[in-house]
Amino acid sequence: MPYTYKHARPALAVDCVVFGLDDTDLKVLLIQRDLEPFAGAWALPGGFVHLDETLDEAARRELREETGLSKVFLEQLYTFGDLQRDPRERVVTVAYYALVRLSDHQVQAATDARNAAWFGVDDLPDLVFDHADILDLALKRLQGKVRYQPIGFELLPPKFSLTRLQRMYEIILERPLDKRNFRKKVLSLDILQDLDEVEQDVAHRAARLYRFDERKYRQRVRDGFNFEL
Amino acid sequence: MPYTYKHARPALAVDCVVFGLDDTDLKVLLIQRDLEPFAGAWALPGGFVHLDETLDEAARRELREETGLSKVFLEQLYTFGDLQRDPRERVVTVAYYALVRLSDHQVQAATDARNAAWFGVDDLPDLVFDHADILDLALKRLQGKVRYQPIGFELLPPKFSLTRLQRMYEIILERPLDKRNFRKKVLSLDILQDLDEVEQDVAHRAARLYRFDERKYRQRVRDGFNFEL
DNA sequence: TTGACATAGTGTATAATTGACACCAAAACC
DNA sequence: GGTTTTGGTGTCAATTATACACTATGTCAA
Repeated sequence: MPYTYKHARPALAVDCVVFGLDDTDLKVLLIQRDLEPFAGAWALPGGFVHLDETLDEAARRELREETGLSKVFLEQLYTFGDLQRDPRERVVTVAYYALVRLSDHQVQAATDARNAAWFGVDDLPDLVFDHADILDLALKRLQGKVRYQPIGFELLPPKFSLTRLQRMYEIILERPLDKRNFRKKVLSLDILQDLDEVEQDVAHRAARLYRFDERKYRQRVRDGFNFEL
Repeated sequence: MPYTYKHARPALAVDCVVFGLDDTDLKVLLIQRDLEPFAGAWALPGGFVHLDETLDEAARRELREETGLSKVFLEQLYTFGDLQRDPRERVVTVAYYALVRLSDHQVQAATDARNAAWFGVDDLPDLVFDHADILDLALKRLQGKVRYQPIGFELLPPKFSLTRLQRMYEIILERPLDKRNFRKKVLSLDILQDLDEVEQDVAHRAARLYRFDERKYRQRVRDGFNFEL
């Protein structure tokens, strides 16, 4: 059933840059295209927007369909509309970025007949269309935003040690942080809940575990404080 | 000549929040719609994206057509895609915000048969669709961005006094700044060129004039400094 | 059991930045 | 020449950022 309009319209798509964090690297989830053009090449998960869903909903649906992920942190990034970004026809894409806990969504690499895999952000394959640009911008946005919004916690398990937290920031910001100063700073923000628990099964002294206390955070924001790393 | 597609597509539009600054207020340029729906109501300048232009180009074209403005600072803001934002049919709009020098583009309010007018951001009429949300977000973005990017200069004439500059920040951020601290800070950034000139035709001691030195600014950015107010 | 190892956890001193605050200077106007 | 209006300037205290090294606690293997 074809649809007819008085004026020409670009096709409208969404694409998602999905970030995950392992012990040493920031990773991005890519899928191997099974359709032309560029079948077999790596791409960001995404697809066309349906008429009965918002843009956010479209992004979540595509994520679910193509990677099995749901209930992840998701935020709009930028809309890409260059004329030749898709060789077939004019396609405008609303790009999103997502943050997931690798621990939860274990290496469920292959899903839904499509091949999906995590790549280190410094070890990416060639990407189709302008997906490399999108990924670049997403990375910059993440690096910028993580410093003044507590979104990094979305990449960590619910319980984490301060060392783990510090490593997360070091990996994203790509620079070392001073241990003592980092701990002083992050504890002074008073947005972490000390769980009075320690790591299990580690081959050395176990670290205290903390949880991000969103309630406290909102409270403190209301009181006019500024998260800033 | 109708256009036919295999799948339904939303219409794609752009809308612009155009900011200007006078002596006391931040203003927004609105147009009075001459078409249904909501003919006669106030709206952001904007319109549908053509197939042969990028999103940025579409935004600039609509600005030119509906308000006569060209060569302004323009940046993408956010893409709005709620299902019911337009009562006629599904329309997704890529919102932009623009900064213009009111001094240049003098009160050329009415243009192109359409009625256009500047409104203080605290004195806005009702707006069609979700344009009030768009405007709100644009204002927040401006308030956020002006603090760590030197975009505020786009609202001022090329030559300005430090008092004028300070007033610009005070109006946008909606809080008073300390004169001495402000001057100390802004001069220490070393991104202004002292023109060795003073204001003319003022009924009091004339102030020195400065110009934003983009060259110096880029240089300093390259050296890894951070603009921050 | 003990010693080697790996990582956790802690404090201080210095430098840099921010924030509060008040008066004289210059020019126009009457 | 006095009044009015805005321009322009410096210091001190408080806060925040940075640099920096050792002890504590647990695991593991000899």
